[in-house]
Formats: sequence, structure tokens, C-alpha cells
Amino acid sequence: MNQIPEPRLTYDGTAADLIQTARALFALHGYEGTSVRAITQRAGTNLGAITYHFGSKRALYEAVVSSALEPTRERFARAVAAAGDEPLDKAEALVRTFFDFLQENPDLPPLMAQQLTSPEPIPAAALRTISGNIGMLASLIAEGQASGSIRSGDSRLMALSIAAQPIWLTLARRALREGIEIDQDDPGTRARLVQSVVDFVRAGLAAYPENRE
Amino acid sequence: MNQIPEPRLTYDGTAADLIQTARALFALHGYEGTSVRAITQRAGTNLGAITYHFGSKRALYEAVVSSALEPTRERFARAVAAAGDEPLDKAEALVRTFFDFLQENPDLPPLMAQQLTSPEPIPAAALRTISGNIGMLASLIAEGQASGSIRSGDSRLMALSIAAQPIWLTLARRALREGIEIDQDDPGTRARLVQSVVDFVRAGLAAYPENRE
DNA sequence: GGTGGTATCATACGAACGTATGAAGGGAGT
DNA sequence: ACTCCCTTCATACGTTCGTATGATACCACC
Repeated sequence: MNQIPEPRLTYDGTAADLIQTARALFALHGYEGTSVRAITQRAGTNLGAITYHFGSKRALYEAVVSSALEPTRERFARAVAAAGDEPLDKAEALVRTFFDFLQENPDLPPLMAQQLTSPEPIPAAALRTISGNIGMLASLIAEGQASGSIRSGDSRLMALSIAAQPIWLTLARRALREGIEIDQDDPGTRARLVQSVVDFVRAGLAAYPENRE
Repeated sequence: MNQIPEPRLTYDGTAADLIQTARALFALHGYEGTSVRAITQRAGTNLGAITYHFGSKRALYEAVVSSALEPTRERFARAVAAAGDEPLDKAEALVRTFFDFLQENPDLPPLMAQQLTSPEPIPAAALRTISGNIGMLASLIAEGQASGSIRSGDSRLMALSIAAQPIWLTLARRALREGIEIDQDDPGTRARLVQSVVDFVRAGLAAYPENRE
């Protein structure tokens, strides 16, 4: 029934090399700022490889975005499962895991930001991953509201307030270092920043204050 | 003393037209995705106008970024001054004003995001504006900590948690509409989102819970 | 009423872009 | 051993890019 072919999410061989190289370059220089020649050269392949494996530069880009976002699903699910039963603890685990994931995948915030900025449609697979993750966080909040540990309020909107922090603070990494001397490359500084966000989120969610002074 | 010439922040005539047009196009299509021809045509000027008035496309871009950020300073200062004496109220005013400003200047989040992603240096004027704003918010928080209405914690890091929310939620506007049916173009929806962030911020800052249920 | 400086104009140049094309490899299956 | 088919390769095409150049227009001022 006129099914639009969904791009794969895993690749091997030359296609995988192209995805990996393209992801780094797109994150650094944007879609238009990254040439097919730069990608294929860095990946050690022929100029025609992108056309052959993906059909076009645009198709490669969409594969990059979709495949970059996908691993968050399982990662977040595991983090929540590993945390205790208390929703506030699950939320904290989610925040920490998100920070960790972004630390391991520094390409992700630039990629997301560029995609959100551009008028190009967001790949359906990416949209599904995002809404799935927000949904997970929101239902976790709703659970805490039901059990009384989290204050009332629209759980999806609260989830957005939470998700915005790790991603924006990671995206602004360079500006924070250059502008206000907060250097996330320093492990101690980074730990304090993560802890601060965790504290802010717990305080922002909690129905009753935890251990304030 | 080898002074690097600081670009002006106000322009008139053709230069102003170019700034305004370029700002909209850069925000929409990025730096590399926006051609000198597209800018000059849309601005109703000659192809050579950018070279003449700014020297190069890059110099125009920096002028755009710096001048776009600058008005926040005065706007935020006025908002804080107009709010009462209670730091939590000032923080709320700041959040609301930030949302309003971004609503009126939808180019700003894409511009900032692109600048943060790119390896190009952040224009010094822009960096100064950002750190000034964060500083204002941080000292407001410190004030509340001194008076006892705001919980303890690193005031600068708390300021970052706050600032991240309006900007990221505005940046993600399209994704929120397409992915999880939150449409900020609808005034009611938008008001609920802003209120939710305000609630989250107040809860995240307050030393004692305000009026939770 | 020329004259000098600022601004705008049409046009040209070389470089880099994304993609198309057809030939050359290179194993697996018969 | 030969035939496919998947992949890689070198190269070419037409377009668009940012900038440079020199001519023209405008206008205040002596």
C-alpha cells in the first residue's frame, strides 16, 4: 500500500564507515557544511560510495540521525529498571544516564539541534524514539504522582523540563567553558554540574522537600 | 595596541536590511546553507552589498549573532527590576520574559544552537551578553539563598538549569508539535507550558515548598 | 556647477559542490 | 572455468558558491 521504505538502523562494512564518519562531520559542520567528498575521503572510500549505498547525501543524513538516536531507548529502559521503585530515584537515574550517554556520544546534541533548526522533516524513526523516551519519563512521573511522592502537574511538560537540561548543557559545553569558566572536560566540574541538575530535578518534582537546609 | 576592531551592534540602511534578512535565513538554513545571493536578493540589494558593507559573509554572520543577542540584556534587567523584592518572583519574571523574548525572536534559538554546534569561535560580544545574563540570574539566586527563600547549591549551575528550559523547549517547538502533539502555536497550550516551567523552576529553587498538594 | 566620496550596480572568475556514468574488481555458486 | 552480482573505482557534467573588479549613480559641499 505505497509503503515508504523505512531505512535500516544498523549497517556494516563501507556503509557503517560512512555513517560513522558522516555523523562526526555533520555534527561538527552541519549538513550543508559537510561535503560528500569530505565524508568519503575521511571514511577511506570512493567518492561514489554514498550514492551507491544510500542513494543521496540527504538519505545518508537521515540514516545518521535515526541510527544515532535509537540506542537511547534501550539504554534508558535499562537505567530505569536498574533503579529502585521510587519514581524520584528512577528520574535521577534517567538524568544521570542521559548525561552519560551524551558524554559518550558528543555528536548527538549538535545533530539534534541542527535537525530541530532545519526546516527539513524530522525522520520518522527519530521522532518515534524521542516521543518514546519522553513518554517513558512522563509515565514515571505520573506513577510518582499516583503514589504521592511527586507534586501535581502535567507529567509530559514536567518531563520536557527535565530532558531540556542535560541536552542543552551538553550542547552549550564550549560556551560554558569560554564564557563562564565551567569546564565539563574536568571530571570534578562535570560531576558537580550533573549533581546540580539532579538536585534541581528532584527538587522540581518532589511533593515534599527532601533534605533541604 | 593591536586592538581587534569590535563590530558595531546597530546598523541602518542597506546594512540593517542585510542583517535582518541574513538573520532569518541563517536561522532557517544555517550558515553554509544560506548563500550570499539568497540574502542579497531577499534584501533587495545587489550581490556585492555584503562584501561592501561587511567585508565578507562570515563578518556579516558575526554581526548577526552579536546584534541578535544584545537586546536580551536590557530586557532581562527591566523584567527583574519590575518584579518584587522576592528572588523567587524575580526568577519567575526572568523565565517568563525569556519565553516571551524567544517567542518574539524565533530566530534566536536556532542561531544560538548553530553557533554552539559550530567549531567557529563565538563572537566576543555574544559571549559577554550570555555570561552577563547568566551572572544576573546567578546573583539573584545567591540573593535568595542569603535571605533564606532559595535552597543551597551552586547558584551559577542552578541558573544554567533554569536557562536551559525556555531555550530548548522553544528550539524543539517543531519536534514537540510533530512528535508529542504539544503545539506552542496554540496560545493555551503555550501558556500551560510556560506555567509548567515556572512551577518547575520555583519548585527547583525554593528552600521550602510553596503551595504543593 | 563641478568635484569627491559613498553606495550600488552588472558581470566575471576560479573553486567546490552533488550526482551520473561506465569500467574494473572480486568472491560465491554452478 | 565461467558467469553473476555486488561493490569499488576514476572521471565527467552542470550548477552554485564567495569574492573581486570596474563602471555608474547619487548627493552633499566648496
